[in-house]
Amino acid sequence: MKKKSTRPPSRKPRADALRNRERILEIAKEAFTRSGANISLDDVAKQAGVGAGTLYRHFPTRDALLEAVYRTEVAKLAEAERKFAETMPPVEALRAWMLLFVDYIAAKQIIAPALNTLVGGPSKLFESSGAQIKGAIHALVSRAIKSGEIRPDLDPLDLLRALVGVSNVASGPDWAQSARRLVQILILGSRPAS
Amino acid sequence: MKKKSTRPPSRKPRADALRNRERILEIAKEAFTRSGANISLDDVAKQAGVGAGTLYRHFPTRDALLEAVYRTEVAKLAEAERKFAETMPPVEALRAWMLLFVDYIAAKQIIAPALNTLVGGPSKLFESSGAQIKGAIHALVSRAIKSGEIRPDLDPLDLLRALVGVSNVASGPDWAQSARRLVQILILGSRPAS
DNA sequence: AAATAAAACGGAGAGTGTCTCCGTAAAAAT
DNA sequence: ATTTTTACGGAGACACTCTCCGTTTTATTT
Repeated sequence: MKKKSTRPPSRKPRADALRNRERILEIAKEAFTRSGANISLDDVAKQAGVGAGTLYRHFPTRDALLEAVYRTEVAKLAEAERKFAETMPPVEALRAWMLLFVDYIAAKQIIAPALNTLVGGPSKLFESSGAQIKGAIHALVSRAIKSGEIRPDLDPLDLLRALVGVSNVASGPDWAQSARRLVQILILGSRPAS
Repeated sequence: MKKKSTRPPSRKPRADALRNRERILEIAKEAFTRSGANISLDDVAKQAGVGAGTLYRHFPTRDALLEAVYRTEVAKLAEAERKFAETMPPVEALRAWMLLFVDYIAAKQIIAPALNTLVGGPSKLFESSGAQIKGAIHALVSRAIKSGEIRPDLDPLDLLRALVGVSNVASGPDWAQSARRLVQILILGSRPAS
């Protein structure tokens, strides 16, 4: 038997399909970053040189496209978690990651609305990305709890929620400052009762 | 001279105009609360029994309508601030108001996106409402600072930003719990350095 | 109580975005 | 080379936004 283990023979995926998919992602990322999440998808399709049908076949909903676009960004966040955890003391790692998170999200206004459904809503979108992010902050918080510098009953998701909030609002002139201050407040507020 | 002091005579406002305005607000509030901020405005007009033109004449943009709808809610928040400040110790007043805020906003998913532009964006919408809210939290924080239970360099707007975040995310099954925990964290994190 | 003027109405319709359907074209398998 | 499977793409049905302007209603004047 020469075919791979995975069930039915299933032929080789078409080359143009893959090309189109990549091209759409590329254009979409650019457009999202430039003009926010409400751009016209038909426009994106046009710019990518494909028909609307093609776009919608690859990404049935706007959210699906958003998630696909930001999958790599999410991956980077997850990776940063590992690096910080290795090279910094627990609380500092947590702080650094939180700041990075805000930075990342704020830099691209885009994701915020979508992120809401991630941390909160019953929506099943962002399943995998969500898991990665949740995993990262969970790990960081766990470590900080073990070190005794964070209250043991802290729910990591609470922090995440607050961060999403900060990011959502990240636009005013001093958002960077504000974000820094808020992260500080959150960390201080998460220490064990004195 | 029989005319009022305010400049040009200006005739009495038309009765139907006022009636329509009220009716639109009523329907819009209901619709927003039921289905979020993205409902069709033409539908609202239809339900209110007026033409689209009428709706848009009264409220040129979606945001204008949103603000008008929630002006009263905002007023209630401002009022609550006064009551809490009179009847509770500083920090408790602050906590109570923060929880009320989350509650209010979360109960109507609606405002959240609009609120973002309030706390953050350069948008000039929500001018008056924004001022009221900012005034309220400013007063509460000031009092708590004077009492020595809150760090003097705390920016009230930072708290507000975090609250908006929490509200944005308020949807999961345990949002009420989460909100409570977060408010607690924020307050703890805002105490003077030990 | 008309007549007049001002203000508001309302809905048709132009412009734009979403998303589907299906005849056509391209790629893989044979 | 032929067949079969997969994907393409854009026309078009539907929805929403917002404006324009002829008509109607209301307030004022006589």
